Amino acid sequence: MTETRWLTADEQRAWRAYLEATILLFDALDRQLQHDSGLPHTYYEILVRLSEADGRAMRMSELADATRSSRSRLSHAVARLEERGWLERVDCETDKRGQVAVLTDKGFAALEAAAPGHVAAVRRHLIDQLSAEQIGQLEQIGTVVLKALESPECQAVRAADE
Amino acid sequence: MTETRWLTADEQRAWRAYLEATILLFDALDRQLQHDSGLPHTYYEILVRLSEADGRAMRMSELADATRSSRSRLSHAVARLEERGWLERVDCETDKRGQVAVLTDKGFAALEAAAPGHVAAVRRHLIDQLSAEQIGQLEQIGTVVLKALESPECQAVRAADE
DNA sequence: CGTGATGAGTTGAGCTCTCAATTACTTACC
DNA sequence: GGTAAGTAATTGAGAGCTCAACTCATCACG
Repeated sequence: MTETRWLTADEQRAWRAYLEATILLFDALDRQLQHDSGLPHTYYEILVRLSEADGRAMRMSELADATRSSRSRLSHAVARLEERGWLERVDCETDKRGQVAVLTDKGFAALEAAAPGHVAAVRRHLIDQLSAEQIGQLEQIGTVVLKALESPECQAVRAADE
Repeated sequence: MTETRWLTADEQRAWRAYLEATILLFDALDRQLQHDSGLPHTYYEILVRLSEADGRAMRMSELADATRSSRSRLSHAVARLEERGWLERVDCETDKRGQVAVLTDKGFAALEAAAPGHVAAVRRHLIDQLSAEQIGQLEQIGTVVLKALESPECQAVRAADE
């Protein structure tokens, strides 16, 4: 282990501002969705991804990757959503181990009802606070960080823990 | 309710990149802290704030605000940390309703042990991925969003839910 | 004073998430 | 073609978080 490289003052400020803003933002979005639609944000994302997919259906692991969720988390979440009748699980044709999650009409309707309030909250708290330039910067930053976290060496560390 | 203003393509990309990067980043940091130090990130933040405070002590509500946590979450967390002997709760002198959380030497030692690994992870996944310019941009963006979420009208909405 | 409203903090129930173990199937390879 | 290794998905236990309800103390104001 080499000597710790602590954060500089600039880095500290950036990290703290990002961290605190994100905590408050995610809390606010979760609160809004839960209050108005009875969904946590992770469940909302599952519905969104399914609604955008061909036939409103996706394999479980594809859906887990798309929503940046663990397999386990997704399994639990899908089980809850199935109880509500918002989606169904059917066996996969080509792989007998596989399951396909399919959004029901009821689930699609629930998503349509939830979306406007959620988008409004994302706008109010985030998008409409930023200049067009800052929106571009945020995309760049997000993309770079995402790429690093998806890189092979990073995946290897995750896999080593499982 | 006025017509929904959906996100433009640019806004979508920025929001998604930020959202996904943040989910993966927070998961990675939580995983690292939990694995190496047996702490979730929220608990780590509590220790950090206490360690920086005068006398390593803070009022509960002050600490809740500083860590961007709800009162309830903090109460639960402090109870767990107290069980481990990492902090103590003592009655407040000036307000008999109040409690003061005090970091113990054992808690400080635990924080010192956890910090290097955590900072290294923040560097590896976030800071070292960005240019100096991007660090500045991230601070700006975070600050603007934070200010909006802390504004009176936003607090009013939160309070109305409680 | 004293009464009603506000504030500080806690608690318990219910829900989500993580981690580790498990089942069931598929692929690679000899 | 049979066995070992890898993959898909689920499960249950334990932990953290949210929400609403609650206690007890302080403040405002007549």
